[in-house]
Amino acid sequence: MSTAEETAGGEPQPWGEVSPDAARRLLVAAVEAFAERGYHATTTRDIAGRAGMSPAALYIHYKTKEELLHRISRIGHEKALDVLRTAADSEGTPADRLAEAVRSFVRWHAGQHTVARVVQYELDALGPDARAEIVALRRQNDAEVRRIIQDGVAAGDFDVPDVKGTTVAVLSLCIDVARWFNVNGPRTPDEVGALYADLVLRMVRATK
Amino acid sequence: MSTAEETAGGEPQPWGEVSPDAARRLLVAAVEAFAERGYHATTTRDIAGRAGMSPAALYIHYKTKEELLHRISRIGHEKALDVLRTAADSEGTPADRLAEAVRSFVRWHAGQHTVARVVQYELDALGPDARAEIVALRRQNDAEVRRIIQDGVAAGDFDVPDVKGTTVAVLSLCIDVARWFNVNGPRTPDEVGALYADLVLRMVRATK
DNA sequence: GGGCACTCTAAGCGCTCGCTCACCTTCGGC
DNA sequence: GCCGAAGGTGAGCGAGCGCTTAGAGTGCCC
Repeated sequence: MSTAEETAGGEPQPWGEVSPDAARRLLVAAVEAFAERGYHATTTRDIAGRAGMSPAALYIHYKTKEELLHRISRIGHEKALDVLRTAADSEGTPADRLAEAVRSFVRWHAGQHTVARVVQYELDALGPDARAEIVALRRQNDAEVRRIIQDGVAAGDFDVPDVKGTTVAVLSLCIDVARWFNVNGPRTPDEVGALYADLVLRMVRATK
Repeated sequence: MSTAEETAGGEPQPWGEVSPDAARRLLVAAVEAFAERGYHATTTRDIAGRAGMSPAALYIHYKTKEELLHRISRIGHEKALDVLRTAADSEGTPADRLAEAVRSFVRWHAGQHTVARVVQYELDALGPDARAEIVALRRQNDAEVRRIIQDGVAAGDFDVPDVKGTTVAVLSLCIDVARWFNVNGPRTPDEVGALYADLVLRMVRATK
């Protein structure tokens, strides 16, 4: 975590680590465009245009259009993993930790739904090597959630017949928020996070 | 429902209503290609090639590439809606009906995950009119699930503080199956359906 | 058995894509 | 005040895209 790159509210702009400034503007523009139209429907001219630059400028900072997607995917996944790990490693009962994990993970997928959309749904546009790297990060997400659920089962706090399947379902529920969440909709990221945390505690039948 | 277009197992090929034969082959080819690579990354040459025809043949049966997507989306959504309605209208307690709805809806999204993928994730590639039509179908899905949950609450069988939010979550959980389900994975569509039905009954705290 | 509707192909048009290249500007170091 | 590095631009290349067109093969009706 770096300095003051997150605000309390919804839309941080967590690209503080990307420099120089022009490279960051291009990255932010690419996130917007990819989220709106999808990777393949986005042109390099569109990205450069949104960043206020000529089409050729993109290639000073990135080798290819795919490299942009790769960078976005890695940074995005690392942020999400960070959020999840913080919750998983926190103090409290397994139920507290699971609720906090779901709450913050969902909040991220709702508040940062543009990034999340790109990260979760444009994976197939990456080449084999880049995809393998991202898939590995994704498995770490899975491991964090499974760890919490296993802790709960071991402590006798949860009633979960199928830990692996339930882990997949919990993550699935959270990730799909990026697909349907709408900024102009009736719910804030915080509200969705609270609702989903409750639902997940029901799924594992948390008793304390 | 028409005659014998579904088998008991996993992969029906529910395109019996599409004719002539060449048009159906093109549609099936398009579903495969869109599911694998996405709409924008799929070329009309690829679709025609998979159907064993020349690139130009496509335009005898469909006006544009987008019309293919539109047709696939509508038929796919109608099938899914049909599955859901059958369960929602069945006999039994709200818990029975909800479990059956989730079980069959999930089974469809897993077994037909190529169609489901196209239907759920390529919506944005449609023009405004076609998209509006599909969105309307989607809202009917929502209404079916909400109806069951409301019935359960009214009967005192479910404990659900937020019916709208829970409805979204249940559908979200089911739909996301299309994203992660893998035919070569360890679970069959039936198994995932059973697991998810149980998880959803927990989410609504069904008491009978 | 001639005419016609239907289905399909080979060739290719016009366009836009990702990306490159030659050149221009700005700026810190000496 | 000159110089090289770094960051930018305008023009455009080669390729592949969605889609069209002219014409050939095939079967059905009269």
